[in-house]
Amino acid sequence: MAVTLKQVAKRAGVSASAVSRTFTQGASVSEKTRKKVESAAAAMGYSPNFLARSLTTRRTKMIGLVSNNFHNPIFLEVFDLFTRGLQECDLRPLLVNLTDQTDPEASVKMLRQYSVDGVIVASSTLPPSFAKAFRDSNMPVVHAFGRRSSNPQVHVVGIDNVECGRIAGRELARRGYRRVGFLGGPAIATSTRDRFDGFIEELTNHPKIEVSHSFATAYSFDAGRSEMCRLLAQMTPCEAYFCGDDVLSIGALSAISSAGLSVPDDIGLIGLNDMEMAGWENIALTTIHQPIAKIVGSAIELILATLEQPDRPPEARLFPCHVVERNTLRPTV
Amino acid sequence: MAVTLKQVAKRAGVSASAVSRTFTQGASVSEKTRKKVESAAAAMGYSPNFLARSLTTRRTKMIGLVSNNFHNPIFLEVFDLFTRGLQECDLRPLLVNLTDQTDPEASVKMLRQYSVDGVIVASSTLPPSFAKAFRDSNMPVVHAFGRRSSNPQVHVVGIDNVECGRIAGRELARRGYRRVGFLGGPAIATSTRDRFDGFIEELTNHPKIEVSHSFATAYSFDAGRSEMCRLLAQMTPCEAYFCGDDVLSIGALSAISSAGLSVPDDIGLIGLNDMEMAGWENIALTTIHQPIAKIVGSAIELILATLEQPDRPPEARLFPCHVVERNTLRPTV
DNA sequence: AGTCTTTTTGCAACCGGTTGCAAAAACTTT
DNA sequence: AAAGTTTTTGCAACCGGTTGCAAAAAGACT
Repeated sequence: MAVTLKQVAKRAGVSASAVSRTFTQGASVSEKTRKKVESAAAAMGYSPNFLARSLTTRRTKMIGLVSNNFHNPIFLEVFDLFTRGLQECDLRPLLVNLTDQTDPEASVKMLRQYSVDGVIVASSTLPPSFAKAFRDSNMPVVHAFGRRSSNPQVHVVGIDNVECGRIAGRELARRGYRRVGFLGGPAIATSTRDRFDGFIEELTNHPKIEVSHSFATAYSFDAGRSEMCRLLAQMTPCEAYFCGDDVLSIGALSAISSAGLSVPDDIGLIGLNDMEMAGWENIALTTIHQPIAKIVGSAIELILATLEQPDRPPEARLFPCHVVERNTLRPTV
Repeated sequence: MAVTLKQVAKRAGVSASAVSRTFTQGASVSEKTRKKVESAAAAMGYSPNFLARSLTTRRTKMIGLVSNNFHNPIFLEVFDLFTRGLQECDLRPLLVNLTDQTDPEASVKMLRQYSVDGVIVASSTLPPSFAKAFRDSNMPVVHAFGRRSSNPQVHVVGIDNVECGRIAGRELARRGYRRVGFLGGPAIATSTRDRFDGFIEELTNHPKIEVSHSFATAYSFDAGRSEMCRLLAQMTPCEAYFCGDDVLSIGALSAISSAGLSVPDDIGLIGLNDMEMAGWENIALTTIHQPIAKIVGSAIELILATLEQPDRPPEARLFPCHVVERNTLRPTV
């Protein structure tokens, strides 16, 4: 159906190699034959078949983009940044949605069968072992929003979740809250655990502060809302909560206002991410900013570098985060 | 690097064809050789290279998923549904983010070079001509969330935007509003125009009602917010607005409450989409429900059918929408 | 014009598979 | 056991390209 190299060669009156070389960067073709080939190709609407080419070049310029976060609005931004960034580098994302039903092993096999040049795992909930499975299959891999491990096996780009926990703890302490809570995402998620650990650690420096914790079932509005409803129904809710993610905070916010309470007068909230919505005037969430664009940019940079140099030793790049003050924590005392 | 068919053949002591046939549905291999091949393959960790295979079968099982809506949260849900749905049909989405910078023609060429089996255009703002460019390159294509055309050239799945405009107009009239406005998305978007047309058409049946209109620069929170700010600064804002999309409504909501006005007491709002967020308690937007899952499911069904039967005549599938009442319109008088 | 370099070119093998075809092997039947 | 039928198998060509290599062409220099 499509025009092939041979047809162009015939029409241009040259060999197949000549045509191939015309479309290959830095190959040796005289100006004269290049012209002949180009006009023939243009006339016939020819462009080389990337997949056939990949067979010999061993480069498909496809990158597997694997994620299981299709319910957190921040990931729309993440996908936007990844797809744009990859396109700019002349790479194409083959998107894999890792649901609970899909077998992680199958996705490794699948991406190998499609000969992707590399894999980006974009997830804050998957364990480091998942990314490693790609590495074991000899594919360059970067785990974006992943956890830094003590002996790193794969590239990790993200934030220091433990430090974020500390920042949150410090912020609540600074504002004089005496009874604080951690409202985390799924308890199995690595990011949840780390944020929790940092939060607790920081607050051991403030023995007067009473700390409690609980976990939502997912990183989603509904999960945050229902968990906060549960907490409010208890005897003594905390004075302030650190929510493991903005989307949980917003759910919690909704629960609080439904209960007739007000933020920050009755209850304080601090989130994590600084998603677009956190800045909306009717939400105005005080939160810890996570530099999404930097993380994505750095992940792409790293995958690119690893394509060039496959044996590059695994690297962890963690970006600093900071508090963005809006209206959900009471002023410093 | 990876194990090839030939290596397996050698180890199993059979011809290459035997190996190939073992991995091909419905090919003729005896139970005995199949066993031999399978154990050799398992031992070596072999699985066939899809791209090499595609060269002869002319099927890559890749589908181009093209969109330019990476800022409307509803599209996260759309991508979730598309990726899951395609995966279930053993298809893989090659994601293309069509930004203002990228040349639409280039994306057609690119997807052709990657020999995708078909293309799904998921966009409410792209013109029908865009989808047609794929058709002209002989690829099966479905335009999801697209506009039905008088002489259809490609499959279209979505909603009847004109009818949605009418529904909105009818709803506002029914509630006794006398001065109503249309706050649309980008004026060039086909969906905006259609919703506008239906709205106006319906309200000509109610000559007493005064109608005005304006357009936001994008389908985004910020655009909705700033447009509503502008409207509120005018002499006489309307009593109620039909916003061309929920995300605009939520932006407008924020502008209204910042101005110290209340919804629905001072100003009424009705949106379109019924995105997850519209149901959040602190938003509770009255809106027109768009059946996303049905649209996506139907789009996949249609692309699948067209893969089987490439000359299938173009079809338009439009799903009915209905009002979901929450708290942003005053009660019926 | 003749020789030496450098550039350009086509041949042929290869990338990793699939598939039509005819021969070989395995069953049936008489 | 021979003949007929069906199933299984390997050969070889092909899918649409790339690339090492040696020969041909072009250019540089006496």
